[in-house]
Amino acid sequence: MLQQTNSPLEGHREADFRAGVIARRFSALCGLSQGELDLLRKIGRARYATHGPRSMVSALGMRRPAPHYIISGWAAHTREFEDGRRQILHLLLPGDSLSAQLCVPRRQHRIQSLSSLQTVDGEEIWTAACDAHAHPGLSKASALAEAQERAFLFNHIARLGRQNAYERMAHLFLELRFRCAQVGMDQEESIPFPLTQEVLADLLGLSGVHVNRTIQLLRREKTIRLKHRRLYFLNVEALMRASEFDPPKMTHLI
Amino acid sequence: MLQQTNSPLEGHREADFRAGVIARRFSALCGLSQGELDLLRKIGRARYATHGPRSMVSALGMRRPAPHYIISGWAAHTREFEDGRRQILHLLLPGDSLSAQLCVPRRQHRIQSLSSLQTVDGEEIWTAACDAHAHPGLSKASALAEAQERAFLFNHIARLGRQNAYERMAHLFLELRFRCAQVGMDQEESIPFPLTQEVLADLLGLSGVHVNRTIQLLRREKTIRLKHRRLYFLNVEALMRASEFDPPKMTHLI
DNA sequence: CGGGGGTTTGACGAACGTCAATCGGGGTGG
DNA sequence: CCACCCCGATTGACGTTCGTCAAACCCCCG
Repeated sequence: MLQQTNSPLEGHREADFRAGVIARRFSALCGLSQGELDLLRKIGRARYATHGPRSMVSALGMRRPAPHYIISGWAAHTREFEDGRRQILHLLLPGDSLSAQLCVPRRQHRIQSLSSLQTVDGEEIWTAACDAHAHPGLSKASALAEAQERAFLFNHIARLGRQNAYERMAHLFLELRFRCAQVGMDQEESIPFPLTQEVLADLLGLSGVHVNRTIQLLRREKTIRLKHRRLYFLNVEALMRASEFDPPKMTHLI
Repeated sequence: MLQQTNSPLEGHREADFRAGVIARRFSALCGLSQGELDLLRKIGRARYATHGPRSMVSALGMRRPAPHYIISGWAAHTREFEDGRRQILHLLLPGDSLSAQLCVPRRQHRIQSLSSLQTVDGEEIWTAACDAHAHPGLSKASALAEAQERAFLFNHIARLGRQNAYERMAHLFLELRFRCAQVGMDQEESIPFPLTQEVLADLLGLSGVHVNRTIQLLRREKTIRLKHRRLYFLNVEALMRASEFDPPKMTHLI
């Protein structure tokens, strides 16, 4: 379920690609110096952990209890109730960080991989970002990443509290489109979509059956296409009108 | 709607009381040195702003765009939809901070006072907390306050996503009990409760009518008493069983 | 050619929303 | 001190959205 890989065995192209996700995310938030980019590239060549799909991401497979970064695959921060109900609190995409504390599974909080997942130790990024004088770009980008996560949590709350199934799904899809674009995972109005309808239900606070019906509706309207683990946006305008999605701007964060 | 008060005119007892809220909150999160406590006491003697009930808290009444702290009264961070729907994203109690950016009301984000509200400029606290070496306690407490807010947002998401009206209300009441206790606003199993049922509805993602019916039920069961803007806990055990509330522990944060 | 996880569909029920009328209580002005 | 008033709380009837249960279906893989 979990393996350690030493990447010196692999080509630099692959390492650069992995580092690229973090670099893209940070660059989207704040301009980085060449030195900072080099530091991120070095991280990409470091040892990384692989978690199988549907597995619990625990601190066990990680070298030490430091923040880790996802370099490929999706994960979910979930809360579970005693009777089996489950709510996904936050979706984690490549470029996002996992706080170390959360990797110790507790009764109410756990992180589960939703697909095959690769993570790297973020210790060096963390310590570099803490020194705002030496690495102003990394420092600011880290703060903005945190602020952006807060904004996504607020979106999540507004969806669950005051939007119906259709609006919730439209809003979530646009948010995922935004997040994928930020790390370069989008192409031609489509994004990877590794979520089952059951996972989508736990994310949107709905039943699996109702998620299915809502997807059918979006399909019939030709607003989206969902096939082969990929989500195609056929009518972004319709989604925006329905959900009042407001793309987060950096100036509104912090 | 908004006034500036210069507190040297008032007695030190009053100033200490105001500073007490922030000091209590920080002390609950992390031990503070005497020097740090003195710094907080000085803040309490500073000029503060007063906002009328139901007013918009804007940066206008504040000396400068820095984080501010609530020293009395409750406020709400809300999002509003074009058709009038409203969702409260986060409730702000004495001892909580308002980020400056949020005090510039935008289409989707605004902060509204729910009662008469007093805030102080948190600039000095902020700069002191940034220097982790000089003020380790303030620094850690600030970080923990942020982590705790995240935990409350997660609670909010879980409530809205997977709990029914009764469970949501029970869970929220216990969370408020915890938060009030942290700043010494509780007494003998009761807390101040300045929220109307309509506000409660926007917080819990329900209609006002359904909030009322749920409160009636809790009353009939003698689980709570709600009178004169005060909430009495008659059966905490029942609330905990219903809602699976898990009081946040500092070791789980960060 | 099965097998199995995920998806789709229908019938029915429960939780919650909406509308509208009424009630209650505490603050204000006479 | 009393009457009035107004906002919020309360109640009932009814409609809608969404959940539940259960069966069938559909692919993708082995």
